[in-house]
Amino acid sequence: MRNPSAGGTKTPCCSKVGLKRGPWTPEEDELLAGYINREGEGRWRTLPKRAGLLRCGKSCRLRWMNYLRPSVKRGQIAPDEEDLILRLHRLLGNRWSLIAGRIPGRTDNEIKNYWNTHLSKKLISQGIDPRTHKPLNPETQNSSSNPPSRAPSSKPAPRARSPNPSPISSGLEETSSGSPAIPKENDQLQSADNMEAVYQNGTATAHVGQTSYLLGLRSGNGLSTEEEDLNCCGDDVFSSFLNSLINEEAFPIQHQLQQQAIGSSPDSDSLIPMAAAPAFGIGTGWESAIMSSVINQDNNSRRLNDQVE
DNA sequence: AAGGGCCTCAACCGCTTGTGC
DNA sequence: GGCACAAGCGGTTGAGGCCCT
Repeated sequence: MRNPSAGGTKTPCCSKVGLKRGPWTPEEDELLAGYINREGEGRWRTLPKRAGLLRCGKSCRLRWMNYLRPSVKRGQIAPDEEDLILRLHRLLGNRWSLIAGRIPGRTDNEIKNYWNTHLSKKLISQGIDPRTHKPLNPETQNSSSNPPSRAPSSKPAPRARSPNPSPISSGLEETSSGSPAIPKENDQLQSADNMEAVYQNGTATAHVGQTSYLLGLRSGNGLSTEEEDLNCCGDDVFSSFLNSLINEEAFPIQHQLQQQAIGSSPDSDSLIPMAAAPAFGIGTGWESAIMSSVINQDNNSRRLNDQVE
């Protein structure tokens, strides 16, 4: 763990002197869990004092969220969870909290760690760039598939922070700052000759050839009412949409060859016809619209959850 | 057995976002 | 609109354990 004395030039998250840092003791865990079980989460800044802990609120929140919360699932990541992480990461990039939100019992920190220590290496060994999910080109593949013993593979290279520091996948339109392009009002996202997504009046519509698909996306400012939320972009619709995206046929990099070999057939349940999936060229502006949908849905769900609580 | 290198993951930091005044 | 505060997020660090020689 971090050395409590290793402050360097950085200022600690809580400037108060005398607060404990470093690993949590079982006694501290008990105090924190007991307090939250009695009083509930929230008001983290004042929680340590009320709970009798010599920790900063941030530290308490992190400990609860990542370790003590009853819903946190401990133990090995199952193969199906790993597969889901891979798919979601391809879709969302380093949006760890969004990814964690779709994997019950797993925390963003856990998924982030698992990605950095296991999955990124695994992809590299398979010749796939973990940042873009694209095949590594031969030159880099030679050097990356046998990464030097440690640092570059286990730890991502430091880089400047940006509001949306996602490495997002193959060919996704990015802003000049490196952020994925989130669709704006009246944006038209053209990804292939017969594919187009139009973002208008807070709603995204996909046109695949002659067919249109209402995606029910809404602008980042969200919804006026819960009803509107549920009607326009209900969880069922969203889940079905997201599931169709997570569906393996929508991932040409990992599955296109396989699909070409066995022949893909249209899937009427999917919002994206399977035959059209490769034409999407996942990683176009299309994916931005998808991501925007995921983010909005996540925010909306959280808001609804808050209201319920 | 000893020591060095590597790996894992809990915890921290700084920044962004949301909210209330 | 501007400010302050709280909460959330992603990147990074480093202690401790494991593995290899």
